[in-house]
Amino acid sequence: MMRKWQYEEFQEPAAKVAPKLLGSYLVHVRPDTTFVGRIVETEAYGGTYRRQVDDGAHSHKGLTARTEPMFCAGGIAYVYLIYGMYYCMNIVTASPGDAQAVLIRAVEPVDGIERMLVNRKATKVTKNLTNGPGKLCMAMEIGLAENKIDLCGESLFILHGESGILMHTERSRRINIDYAVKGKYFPWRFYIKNNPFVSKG
DNA sequence: CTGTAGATGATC
DNA sequence: ATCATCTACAGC
Repeated sequence: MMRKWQYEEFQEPAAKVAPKLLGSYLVHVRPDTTFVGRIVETEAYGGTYRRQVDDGAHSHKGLTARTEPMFCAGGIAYVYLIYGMYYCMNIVTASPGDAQAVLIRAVEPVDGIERMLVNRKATKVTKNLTNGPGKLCMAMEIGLAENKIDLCGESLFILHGESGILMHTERSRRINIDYAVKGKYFPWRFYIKNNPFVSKG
């Protein structure tokens, strides 16, 4: 039986939580289908790196209606609309007021695959199914309804990966945050080396 | 295989 | 005007 991520485990800086999430499973329980994806790529947002604040995080401009979930206690989801058409899912971490979150950038499909194919208008499982933040949200039916949802509940949660599995992880700069002056250089993207579902970069 | 234009709407 | 993106389509 795999262990669920607990509230306390989300109360750390995003840059510490993000690499730990690799190999864990994102689970979304729907009335008719349960979606499961193995997390293979994450990015940390918010907080500081070598005493520089992350100017790439949504929360950097302050608390607004949109970014309010980031300022809550770790352990909830932060879902937002991007480019007018797609959704991105983050896991809020750290303590209240310390706005930090981990973006789930890619997963490997594990369960609910038939329905993922329908949602993505695909006929075969390829890396294209879930190798991007917008793609995985579309496949796993994650949208605004899941914003601020409790990740220790029964609907959307994280399961720890099997211990003892050898996993080569790497880190790099984050994708598509050229607008961030300082933050664009933070090595806050984490991924499983050679996993085909990691998005290109 | 590479690169890029356009979709599309909330945010500030 | 700006986006923590994706698809389609062009041109090798």
